[in-house]
Amino acid sequence: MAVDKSSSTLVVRTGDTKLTAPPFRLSRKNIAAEPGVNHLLAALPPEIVGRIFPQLELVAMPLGHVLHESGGLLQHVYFPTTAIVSLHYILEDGASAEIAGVGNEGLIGLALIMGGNTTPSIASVITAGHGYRLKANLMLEEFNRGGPMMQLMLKYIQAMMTQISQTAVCNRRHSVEQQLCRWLLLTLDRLPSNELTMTQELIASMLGVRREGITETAGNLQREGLISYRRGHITVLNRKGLETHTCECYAVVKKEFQRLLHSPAAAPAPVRISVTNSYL
Amino acid sequence: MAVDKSSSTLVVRTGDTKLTAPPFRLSRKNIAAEPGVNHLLAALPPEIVGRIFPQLELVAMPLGHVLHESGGLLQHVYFPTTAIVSLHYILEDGASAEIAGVGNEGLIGLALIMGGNTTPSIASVITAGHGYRLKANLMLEEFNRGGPMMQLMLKYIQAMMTQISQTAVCNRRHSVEQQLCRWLLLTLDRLPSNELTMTQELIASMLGVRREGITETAGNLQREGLISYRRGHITVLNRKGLETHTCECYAVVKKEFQRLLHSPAAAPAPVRISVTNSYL
DNA sequence: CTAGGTCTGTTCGATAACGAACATATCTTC
DNA sequence: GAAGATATGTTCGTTATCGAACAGACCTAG
Repeated sequence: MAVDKSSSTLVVRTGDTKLTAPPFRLSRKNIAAEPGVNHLLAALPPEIVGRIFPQLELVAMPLGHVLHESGGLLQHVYFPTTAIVSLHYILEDGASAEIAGVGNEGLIGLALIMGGNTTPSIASVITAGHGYRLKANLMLEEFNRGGPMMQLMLKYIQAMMTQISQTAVCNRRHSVEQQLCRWLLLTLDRLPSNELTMTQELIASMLGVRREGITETAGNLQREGLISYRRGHITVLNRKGLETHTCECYAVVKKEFQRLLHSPAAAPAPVRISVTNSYL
Repeated sequence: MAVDKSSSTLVVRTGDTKLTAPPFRLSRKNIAAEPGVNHLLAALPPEIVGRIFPQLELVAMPLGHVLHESGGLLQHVYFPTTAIVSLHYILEDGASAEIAGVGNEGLIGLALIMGGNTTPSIASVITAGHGYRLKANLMLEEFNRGGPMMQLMLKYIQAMMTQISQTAVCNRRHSVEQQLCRWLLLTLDRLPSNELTMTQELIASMLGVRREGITETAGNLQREGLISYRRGHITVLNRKGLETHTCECYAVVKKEFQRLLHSPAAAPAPVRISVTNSYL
């Protein structure tokens, strides 16, 4: 994998005022610095927002940055706003296989909450961007209050279990093309535009297949007019088309996230960010 | 899959006294009725044992019995003692793929705790036996106390996430032989003897591969003297040998369960069952 | 604007697993 | 203990994916 892993996390701490009373006119420019772009943060009730938001740290999440090593202890949890992170496992032979992805719909660091503090898998940034992080002890403290934060986290954990389960199912039964389409759609849903900044090499590495397989499949999809790409960039031209090429796994995951985290019961009295969020 | 799904759950309610003060001399005959054979129940402190054990219902878990349908609401959680349950997903084309297995080390019904109340996957019995069940509301009540039950469940959830993750990884990268060995070992660890009662057909269905593939692989393993089998029964003759034939996935799962659920910190002041439990 | 590095395109034979078809063996039930 | 049902054995052609090797295209740093 040709991802740069040497870069370190750039900390960009923003003023507390801005964080607790975020501006509601969002331009593309400051989406990254808007906590509410992260769906979990957006779903928290005012009470928790008051306690937690002042403690959030805006951090740059550069491509390849490793948030969590296999077996490493978690110091923070991360709420991506514009970055996308992959949870994957590195095999003894050096190959890798993705377990799940995390973008602005979720958070990295569940093992902290669950008490294990670490996992055998790795979390690394596959689309550069930003996110907020929260110190481990603060997150744990809030979780252990047993209120809405706990309820929200438990539902998110279940949603993640479904995503991982479907990864397992998809890996077992579906073709590279179906899996690529699923992956593109899931990733697209985490981005504000229809363009992924991503090499075929990286995608192959995430899916745990050969790069040639991705080149060939992506070529087919391009020929069919569903996507277009150039070195390191993939633009989705026909979303519906991709959906017909993928397997049921995409919809299963999507529906469960919707059901668990976006139904009225899931987030009582949330801080609603009044931005048309096309990438929900 | 040729598993009988018509049989219904046989409820065998035992006296409260026996449950709260279990006999410590275990013969093979009454293992099934001993709550402490389930590791999670065994790890609960006396305080919770007092509240929960009188509410436990001993139930027969016949082969093929479905504990939870895709999308069905959970009425109980199940703690297997001698039964083994498979969590799997049925695809649109009717094929199936296992997500994880649950035996006396765990429980079925996490979606209840996490608040989703259901999952897209199915839970069905693949090795007949017994287990204890607890009404949904009682489990939830105990969990929401926020004490040791919650801590234990959170750790078990993390352990399950690791198991599911490794299923995904294994499905992606490893051969049928490696996967079969992993599966046999994981299943063996849930049983008191070295014999699995299980057809190749069922194993194939769980692994999501062809039955012929299992026949061929099992034949090889038998020729090498690692296992011996007859119609519907597989005996493991050389456990170490199987371990050398499997992939790293088995050890990863095993170690995480050990770390999360059997380290001293994981279960403070547990009710220890003084039985040499060769199968953990 | 050139050079080196990194991506992408393409080919080829190898191989693991598939799907279908059918033979044989083993259990169970009456 | 015979019949029917179910499990296992075996074969064969098919296919998706792999692994290796290399050519060409594209970016970006100097």
